[in-house]
Amino acid sequence: MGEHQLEHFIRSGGLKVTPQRLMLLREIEAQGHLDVDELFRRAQAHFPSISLATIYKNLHTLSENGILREVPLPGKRSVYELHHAEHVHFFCTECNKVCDVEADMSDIADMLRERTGYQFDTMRVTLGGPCPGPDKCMRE
Amino acid sequence: MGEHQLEHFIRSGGLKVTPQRLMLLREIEAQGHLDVDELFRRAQAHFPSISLATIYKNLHTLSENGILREVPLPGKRSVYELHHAEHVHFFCTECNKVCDVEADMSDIADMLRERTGYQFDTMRVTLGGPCPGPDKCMRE
DNA sequence: ATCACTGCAAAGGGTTTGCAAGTTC
DNA sequence: GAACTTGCAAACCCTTTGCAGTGAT
Repeated sequence: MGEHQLEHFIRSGGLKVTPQRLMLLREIEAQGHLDVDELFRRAQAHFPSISLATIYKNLHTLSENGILREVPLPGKRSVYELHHAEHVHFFCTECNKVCDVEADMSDIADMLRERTGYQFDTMRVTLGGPCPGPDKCMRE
Repeated sequence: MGEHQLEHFIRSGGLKVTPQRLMLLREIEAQGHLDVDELFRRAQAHFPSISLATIYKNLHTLSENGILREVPLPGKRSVYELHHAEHVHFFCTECNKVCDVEADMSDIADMLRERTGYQFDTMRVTLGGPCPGPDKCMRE
């Protein structure tokens, strides 16, 4: 995603464009999914004096404004991703990493709407198990 | 679920059947989904001197043994349910309650297996939005 | 100039741990 | 009686909050 587009997303929520925010978003974009700690470690490489509080505040603010999305995981801390189209997450029970799965979900969302009678706004699908290997996920 | 069956589940994991465990499972069964706090409050009605540590330890032990299942939620604490067949959760963004949705998921699991090429063990589907009302969920 | 954001330090909660006493099998 | 579980208290996080200084618009 381009610099301009990121800045536009931030501004459209009434938020200010700070170097810290841009860096956080770029790290998350590059890694796909990061939790608070990993993000803090990476952030320190760019801003040695950055505070954990800044990470927390931004994770909240950016999630509330629909720029980030929290992905809650069983027994682990949530990870955060750039908010994009509905998709499936695969959570590897061996390497504890999360990856996006390429799969069109719109028809599944429709099926669920029909079957359940619920008018939901969001749908989170997380598959769990040992991931197939480096080619499919990130396991070595 | 009968008393005998609950006890059997506990024992089959190599765990011991204690009055506290039976009570926790019955409360969860009765309420459907409970988080640590609600469970603790309810537990105190039965065992006034029960400790929060006991709740935490049992939630972990019973989840590891497949008797309970953790349902992680965005921005909230996880809730726990009795482990049963794959199903859909609806998380109401207004009343913050979780309910099970009646929907056969086996074909959706198959579809996802085909489309993604992943051999997953678990599937968690959580829909979010305002729930339709008392008849469908628990909102008043 | 205003309002928002950062970084720090402290406060506040939530969760885990160690251990002695009590239970289960 | 051996092994596990409970309850307590302390320790140990993790996360939030308040505030003064800085930065964005």
